[in-house]
Amino acid sequence: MTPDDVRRREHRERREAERAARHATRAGRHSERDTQRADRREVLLDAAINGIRKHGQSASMDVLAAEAGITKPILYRHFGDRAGLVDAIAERFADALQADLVAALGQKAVHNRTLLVNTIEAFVGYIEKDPALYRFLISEGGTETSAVSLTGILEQISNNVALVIGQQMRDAGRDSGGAEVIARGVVAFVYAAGDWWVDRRTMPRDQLVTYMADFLWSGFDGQANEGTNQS
Amino acid sequence: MTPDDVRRREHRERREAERAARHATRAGRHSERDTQRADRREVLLDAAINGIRKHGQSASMDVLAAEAGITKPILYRHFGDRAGLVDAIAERFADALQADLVAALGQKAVHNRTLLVNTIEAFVGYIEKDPALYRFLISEGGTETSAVSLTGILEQISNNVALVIGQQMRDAGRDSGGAEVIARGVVAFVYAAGDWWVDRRTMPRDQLVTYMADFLWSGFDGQANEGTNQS
DNA sequence: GTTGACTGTTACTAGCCGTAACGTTACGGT
DNA sequence: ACCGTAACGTTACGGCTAGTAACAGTCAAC
Repeated sequence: MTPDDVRRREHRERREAERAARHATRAGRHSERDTQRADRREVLLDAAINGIRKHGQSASMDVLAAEAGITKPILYRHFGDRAGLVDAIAERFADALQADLVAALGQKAVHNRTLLVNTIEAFVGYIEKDPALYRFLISEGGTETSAVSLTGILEQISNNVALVIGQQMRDAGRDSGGAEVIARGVVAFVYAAGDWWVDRRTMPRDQLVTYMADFLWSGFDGQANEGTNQS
Repeated sequence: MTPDDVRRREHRERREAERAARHATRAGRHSERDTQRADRREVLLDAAINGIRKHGQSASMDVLAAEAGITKPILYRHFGDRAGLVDAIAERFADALQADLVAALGQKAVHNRTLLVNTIEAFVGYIEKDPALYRFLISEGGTETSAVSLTGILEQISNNVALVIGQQMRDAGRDSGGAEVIARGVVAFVYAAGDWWVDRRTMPRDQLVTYMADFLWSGFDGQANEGTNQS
């Protein structure tokens, strides 16, 4: 967001680009070194994630490095930046989440409403599976605008939802100009409700999902089941 | 959230309590000193708010103090803490917002749907009026659990919304157990959509509000206007 | 075997929150 | 009129965090 953040990001990206270029000269098949490095990166990533689970969302880079049995500068060499580390974690999170999402959305034959339920279910499932990590990505995602940050993921999901909603609006012969805004709202709805729920667990997950789907499908009007008022 | 934050908060509150006690001994009417101090506090608050508007949500305490033409320690004497300053700002914000909200909700005779529109309108209006301040309160509110922090305000609003929704659900003979979750979701919906809109302004505010109210009132099902599918 | 890149270290800078220690001004009770 | 005290205000510092030298060992690649 701020010019400062942009400068940092560019710095990190330039460094990573330099490393890539260095290897590109010896292009073709990747040497043993590359795979070693990649492996190491994964190990450090695992350790960092564990560190966050253990020490909470405000875990310092020192702590995260110590969790891997190493010191800060190595972490920086691998991820360039705290934001870089966040990106890497977010990427992993996103890959898994999106795999689940396309699985949920892959069933073509089912009813639209079931589709909605499955999508919500997948998302909430991911919040539930690793709340600490999820919160970390949320809290750290504020400054980031990268495509792989959690905010970026939510952005992508929002765009997809916007497409669906827009289509549905057009099919119904209505103005679809609000689709984007609505999509953001819906995603935020699910995210916030899930966030709240995961801290209290006042009901089983299935029921949470049902409540949300019921509401999103029917709205206030449907809840009041007297569907004939207009402004 | 973290034990550390709690300790800090308690420390600040103790200090403020001490000051209050000191004055309580000489109780009764407040001396000139008190009003002077209160006035000064307001001035510093104004300056801090201006500083945030000018330097963005990550403005440092130094900057905020400089904005008032003073140095950090005075700011700390008045607000104890960064969180204390945030609280003070949030309190002001909340007072004004709640004034607008009760004004919007005060009209008893109107239709429920109009009530919804007015509430959303009031909220979005507040985001629009001072986006920088709004973002500051959001970004800073994460650690705070105070009753006057923005998250606290949203919490209160959510509780009120939950009451309304719960009533509406019971009136319709439905299970009202989801009211709380739904309320959080609805508030997040409005907040997120407003947040997104204020950065792009792709439509006039009235239209944004209409879109949101339409959706929240009718839901997906209403948008598709074929109201007879169930899970 | 030499080179170069990677692993790893310690020790530093810079910026932030928050505080201690100190001087100055002016209200308020006597 | 006068002292105590509580405010205003300063500079200088401690502690923590992100991020960065600068340096030493190790091991694949030619």
